This record gives sequence, structure tokens and C-alpha cells, in this order.
Amino acid sequence: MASQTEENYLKSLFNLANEAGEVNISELAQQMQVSMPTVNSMVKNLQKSGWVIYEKYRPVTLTTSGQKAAALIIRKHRLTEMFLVNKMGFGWEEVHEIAEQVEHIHAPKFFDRMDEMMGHPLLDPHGSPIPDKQGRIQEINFLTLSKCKVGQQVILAALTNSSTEFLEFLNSRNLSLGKELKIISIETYDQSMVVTYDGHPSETLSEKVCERLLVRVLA
Amino acid sequence: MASQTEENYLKSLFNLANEAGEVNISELAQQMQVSMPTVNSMVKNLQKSGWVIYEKYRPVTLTTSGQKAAALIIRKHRLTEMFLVNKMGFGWEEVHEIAEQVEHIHAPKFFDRMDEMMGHPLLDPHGSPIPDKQGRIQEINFLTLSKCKVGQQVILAALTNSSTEFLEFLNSRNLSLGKELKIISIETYDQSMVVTYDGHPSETLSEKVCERLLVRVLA
DNA sequence: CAATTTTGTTAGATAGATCTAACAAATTAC
DNA sequence: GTAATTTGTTAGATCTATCTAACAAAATTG
Ligand SMILES: [Mn+2]
Ligand SMILES: [Mn+2]
Ligand SMILES: [Mn+2]
Ligand SMILES: [Mn+2]
Repeated sequence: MASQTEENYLKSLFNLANEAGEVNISELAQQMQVSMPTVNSMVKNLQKSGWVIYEKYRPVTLTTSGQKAAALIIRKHRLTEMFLVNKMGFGWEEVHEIAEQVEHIHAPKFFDRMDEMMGHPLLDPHGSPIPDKQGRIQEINFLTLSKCKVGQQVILAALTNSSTEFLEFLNSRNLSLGKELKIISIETYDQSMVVTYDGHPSETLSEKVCERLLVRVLA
Repeated sequence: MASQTEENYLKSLFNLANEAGEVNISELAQQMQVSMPTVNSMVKNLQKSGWVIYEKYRPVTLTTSGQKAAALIIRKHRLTEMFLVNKMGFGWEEVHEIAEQVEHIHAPKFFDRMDEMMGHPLLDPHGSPIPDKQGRIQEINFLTLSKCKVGQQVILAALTNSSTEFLEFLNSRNLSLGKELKIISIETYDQSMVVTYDGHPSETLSEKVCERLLVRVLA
């Protein structure tokens, strides 16, 4: 069984992996907020457990078993976030820190029961897919709002960043998943967008914000 | 902040304390399933944090702050057990192991929300009192069934032991908290009791079982 | 009360997760 | 293509939580 620390490394490896599934030691060190020597020794340890493939001076890759282990922790994390929002009345900006702890609980029945009570949700409160019990993830390819054109109508479907600060910003603008946005104009100088939605007269969103909003195009 | 390990020691100290609040190193070692030297060093460490009073060759006692810390962990444990039973449909025999992990989560809002959703319950699913947010415990002095007399009518109110095996035994006899029992007879040889309750024709309970059942006398 | 048993302590070791300092390999810049 | 920078490794230390072996104090027993 993976320790809590090992579980957090597996999750980071999963999230940082590029198209080739590779992760650099330095990236992982930054993500985990530890020194590179610490990562170096942890990676050797994860290798001994069969969760990663690693050779000196080469990026790390998760093995199939490492990927599955990571996906199952992410499943627990996302089910927890959804449960906190749907069944316990938390805001989407409050749940990540709690889920970061709850994801390490070893009690399959606990998470199965959450899943069942919510009717087997496919997405977490931030629009990220919940891996199934086999660790398979249904990847959905949304577009970032910043790639859209003037006049398009889109539905806010997910986020590329779910930090508390960003979620609180979205709350302050009454932006939540499922909202229908219409792109009124795009400022060519800084790529900021003017959009309207649900009664709101019009709202200007910076490029930084638009890049973090994932949408489904309606028209 | 106490580590998970320290939290488990605090809880054990709280539960093992005698009338004078004292706990021997050997008891604690047995309870925690570790060696005496391990306890010895942990006790010195808890002392440095101000949670216990300790002198060489003397039993350990929790300080006021140690008692409060312990009670607050027990609060989280019992709220969790109650939530699992009342809001998630678990049986009272399934919840202890899960609560043993959930009790270490640092997220006051999470437990406050459980508490609120359940309407601030005073007892856990095994009849044990839930400490309040200040760590105060309302001790209730029940009687063990084994101390009762023939002819008495009692209500099953709590348990002195909540092991899965015992809870499954009680399930198999349809015994749950709140059940009204009538004592038909007591076998003088082995102190076993014959009782009736709720439709059941009559059930014989060994002394071992009767000592673990806490009741409120009706008549 | 002396002998035995139980309880508790000290010393020294180990494993996991982390650090810093020193160095080496790989990459980037000029 | 050498020099500088970045990235990664090794060595050695620390801290927590644990162990066993050896010993010492306290309690029990005859
Ligand atoms: Mn999250
Ligand atoms: Mn985590
Ligand atoms: Mn319990
Ligand atoms: Mn615990």
C-alpha cells in the first residue's frame, strides 16, 4: 500500500505527465514543494514498488499500475469534492483542501457509497472527469474560451485551474458551470473579451481568465 | 499541530485514564500495539508539547490542554460515525474503522457541517456521548445489564464495547439501541440472563454479553 | 525481607521523508 | 564549440516513529 506521501507523488506525476507520459524531476520537485534530491530518492522508491520507470538523468514515467493507482486516488478526490458540494452544501471554492486529505482514506465502501448517493456522477464540481472504479478516465476535449471568436455562444463546462482565488473570482462575477456566454467583442491589444450571460449586462474577462475557462461551443 | 500518531496516543490516554487520570506505560503500549520503549519516547515528546505530565517511573496524565485535544479528536470520531450511519446508510458495525481515519482530518467546517446536518446529535451510534466544540463531555451513568434484577424492564442505551464482532452478534439477535428488554430470569450458575424484547420469544444472553450492555431502568 | 516477576528506561539501530552542500551531466547561449 | 546555466545526482545529516537488547526500578510473592 502506498503511503500518503507516495500517493501525493503519484497524483502529481499523473497530472504533470506530458503527451509522452514524461515528467522531469525539477517539475515534480516544484509541484510537490520539496527539493530535487528529495524527489530523486522518492522516484527510486516508487520505482522499487513498480509504479514508475526511471533511469538516471531521464524523465520519470508512470507504469500502467502507477497510472491506475493515481487515477484511483484522483477518483477519491473528485468524488469527495462532488459529495461536499452536492450533499453537504459546500461551495466549489471550499472543497479542494478537504478532498486533498479525504482522498487518502482507505475505505472503498465509503467512496462507493458517496458515488451511489450521487448517482455515479461523471464530473467533479470543477468539470473534471471522475475516473471509474477501474481507473479509466473519460477525457473530454473542451475549448478554452480564449480560442473562441466574436459572436460565438458557448457554455462554461470546466476549468483548467481550480484555485480558491480563481473560484472566488468566478463567484464574484456570478460565473458557474453551465452558464451560457455570448462573446460580444475581443480587444486585440490584450485579448480581453467582453461577454454577456444570464441577465448580466456585460462583463470584461482578461486573457488570463479566458485561458482558464473551458467551454462547449453552441453556435 | 499533533501528528496522526500523536493524536492516536492522546485518544488512547484519554480512554485509558483511571479515576485519577493516570495511565501506565504498559497499558498504553498494549493499547497502541507498540513496544514500551516506543511509548516511553512518545510520552517524552507529548510532554514537550504540553499535552501530558510525566516523571520517570510514574504513570502519565493528560494536561488540561491534552484532555481537550483528545476530546476534540473523539468528537470528530463520533460525529463521523453518526454521519456514516444517519446520512450515508452504514450499519453501526461498519463505521469505527472508517472513523478511525476520518478523525484525523483537519477541516473544522467539514465536521461542523456534519454536526449541523444531523441537528447536533449528543450520542454516537453506539450510545457514547459526542464531546461539544469546547471538548466538554456530558457523561451519562448507565447501568450494565448484568447489574439488573429479574423482572426489571430496561432500555438498551449504550455499549461498553463496540467491536465489530460484538455489534454483529447484537445484529444477529436483533438487538439495537432503544430496544426495551424485560429480564425473565437469571441463571445463578453462570449469571446468564433470559430476556424478552420486541416480539422475540426469549433470548439467553451470557454474562459476557450482559456486562457490555448499558441500560436505563424503566421499572 | 529476599527472590522473582513485572514494569519501565536507556542505548543503539532502522526505515521513511526530508534537507543542504558539493558535484556532475545535460542543455542553452554566445 | 566552449562557457554559462540549468537540471539532476550523491553524500551526509536530521527528525519521527518504530524496534530489540540490556539493564534498572518497582511491585509481588513466598
Ligand atoms: Mn481538487
Ligand atoms: Mn493529498
Ligand atoms: Mn468508534
Ligand atoms: Mn485514528
